[in-house]
Amino acid sequence: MKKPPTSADRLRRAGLRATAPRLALLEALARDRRHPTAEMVFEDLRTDHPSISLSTVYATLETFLGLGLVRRVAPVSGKMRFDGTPPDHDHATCRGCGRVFDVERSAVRRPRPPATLPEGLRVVNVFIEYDVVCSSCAGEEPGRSQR
Amino acid sequence: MKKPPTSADRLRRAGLRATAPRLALLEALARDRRHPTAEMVFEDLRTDHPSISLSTVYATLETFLGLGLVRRVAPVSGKMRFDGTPPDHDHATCRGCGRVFDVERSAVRRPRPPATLPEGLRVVNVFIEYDVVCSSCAGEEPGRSQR
DNA sequence: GTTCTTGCAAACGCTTTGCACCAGT
DNA sequence: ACTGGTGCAAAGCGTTTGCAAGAAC
Repeated sequence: MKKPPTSADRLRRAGLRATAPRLALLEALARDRRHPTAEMVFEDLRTDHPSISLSTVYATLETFLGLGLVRRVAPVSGKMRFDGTPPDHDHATCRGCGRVFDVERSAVRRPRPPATLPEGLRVVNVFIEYDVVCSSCAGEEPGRSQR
Repeated sequence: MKKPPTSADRLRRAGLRATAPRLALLEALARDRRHPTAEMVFEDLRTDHPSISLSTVYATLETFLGLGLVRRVAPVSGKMRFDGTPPDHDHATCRGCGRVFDVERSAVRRPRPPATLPEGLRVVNVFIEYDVVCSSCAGEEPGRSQR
C-alpha cells in the first residue's frame, strides 16, 4: 500500500537534504495561516529548536520559494510575508491597509491555464490575485496609505 | 464632445493635488514596461525634474498603490518592483530568477470575478499570477535560488 | 490662509553575506 | 570523506521618517 510522502521525502525529492531546520520550517509553514514574516516563523520555531538562526530561516524560505513550497504574498509595512499552506486558495490584498486575506476557490470559476506562455515560459501554477478594499478601510477617505 | 481625462484630472479625482512630481511619476510609470524599482523611476525622472527626491518617489508610489494607479510585482534581489502600465495584462514570475514577464490577456479565458468576497471584501480588480519557469532557468538544476 | 507635499538628511531595520563548524548522504 | 547547510555576527542598503520650506487649492 501507498504511504503519503513524509516531509523528509518531499525535501529529498526536491534535491535538498532533509535537515532538522528545514523539516521544522516546512511543517510550521504548512500550519501557519497568518501569512507570517520571516521573523514570525523564526519565533515559532525557537521553542522547539532553540538553536535555529534567523539567517537560516531566510535562506530556507528563499530555497522553498524556488521550489514552490512557499508563496510570497504582498509585504505589509515593509516586511515580506510568506504562505506555506497548501496552494488550494488565492489571495486578496487590501489596497488600504495591505492585509492579505485567503480566498477559498469553491465559489470562483477559475481559468484554464495554458500549459505554456510566450517566450517559452513553462506554467507551474496559476493563482488569482484579488485587489480589494477591506471593510475596515472601506469607510475611510481615499488617498491614504497604510504606513 | 468628451475629452479623455488629463493626468491632472486623474489625480484630482482621486483626491490628490496635481503636483509636478506626481504628474511626472504617473506618466513615467505609464510608459515603463521594465517593472522598475523605485530607484529606476527616480533616475528616469531626474533628467526632466532634477530637483525630485527619492523619498518623494517612494511616498508617491505608496500613494499610487493605495489608489490602484500602480501595481506591486514580485521583488527581485530584495528590491521592490512596480508596474504602472495599464492593467490590461497579467504577470508571470519565474521561480528560478524572479524575473517578471507580462502576459497579454487575449489567449486566456478569465474568470468572472465576484463583486464581493467573504468578510465584506470589495473587489476592485482581479489579476492572474502565473508561477512559471523561464527558458533560461529551465535548463538548470532544481533547488537553486536567485540570489 | 490652510493643508497637503516636497526635499534633504539621517536613521532604521529587514535582509544578506562571510566564514568556520557541523551534519546529511 | 564530501558537500551542502547551519549559526553567529557584522554589514549592507533599500526604505522610512522628521521637519521646515514651498506649492496647490
